[in-house]
Amino acid sequence: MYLIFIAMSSEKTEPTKAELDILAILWKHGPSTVRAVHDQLNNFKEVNYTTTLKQMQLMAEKGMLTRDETSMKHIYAAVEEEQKTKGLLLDRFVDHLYGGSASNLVMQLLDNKKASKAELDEIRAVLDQLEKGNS
Amino acid sequence: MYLIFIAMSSEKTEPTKAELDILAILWKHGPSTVRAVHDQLNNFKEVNYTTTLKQMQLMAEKGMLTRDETSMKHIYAAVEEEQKTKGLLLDRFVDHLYGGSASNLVMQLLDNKKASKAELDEIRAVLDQLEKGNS
DNA sequence: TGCATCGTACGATTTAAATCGTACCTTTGC
DNA sequence: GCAAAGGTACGATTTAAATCGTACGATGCA
Repeated sequence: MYLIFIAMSSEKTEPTKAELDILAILWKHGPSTVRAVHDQLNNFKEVNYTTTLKQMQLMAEKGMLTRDETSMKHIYAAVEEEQKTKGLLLDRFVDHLYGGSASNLVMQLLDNKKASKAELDEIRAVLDQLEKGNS
Repeated sequence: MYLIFIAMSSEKTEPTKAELDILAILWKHGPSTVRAVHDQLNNFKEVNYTTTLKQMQLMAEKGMLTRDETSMKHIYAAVEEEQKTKGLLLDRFVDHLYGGSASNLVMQLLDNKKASKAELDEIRAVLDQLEKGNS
């Protein structure tokens, strides 16, 4: 009897800051060429084209992006959904900084006056909806 | 007439992960020796004592920690309040991942089933309290 | 056809963070 | 008094992230 192990790199690895910038662009615009991503990137960050290229190649190697090579201009796309990735990061954030307590985080968020009146209302609406769904 | 500039390193610099671990311990236990911090640290992370020492020295140099050298066993303390630092990190997080929208973040937080029923109630309580205060 | 343009490939470098090894000083207990 | 234990200092190294320079293949068009 044989056991076959498949290397899955199942270790959920957090994207770095630079990687996240690229992911954000891909999430927003869908599958794109390096050039397209790079142009977007340069709107708020100056880097060399080859830097973006290399970064995206590495990300593809890591399994973070897929790449379609049928045309010479390769098309890259994010592998993980936006919500899934952000959710993971958020989880880590809550765990690390707020001992896993979401309500603690929210409390701070509100104190931080980062939340306007409109946002408060919206948050309440989300709560209401959620409780309706649960009951 | 002279202008005198005082170097303030006012650039709010985010603590790194390792630094945050140390800060968390200092926040929790108050001013401590390196040894004390290191022992706490080793509860969940294996590092050499001198690593912790060096890290804390660097943090002191950066102005992140103060140090009382009157005794040979130096006593370190966090300069910034826990809430203030966490608030800053939270702000950055919201800005970077949720376009600055606190309610978006909360929505995800709730979806994430990171929030139990009890937490939902608590969050609602926070909201209520806040609105009472505002009106 | 030949050259300018746009693309990928990839090694090398730079920068920042984290870690460790070694030297050396102080205190304590016997 | 002196060795062991425990403290600080700090250069050097390792690791990871980010960036860049250079080489070279495709494509398009005068």
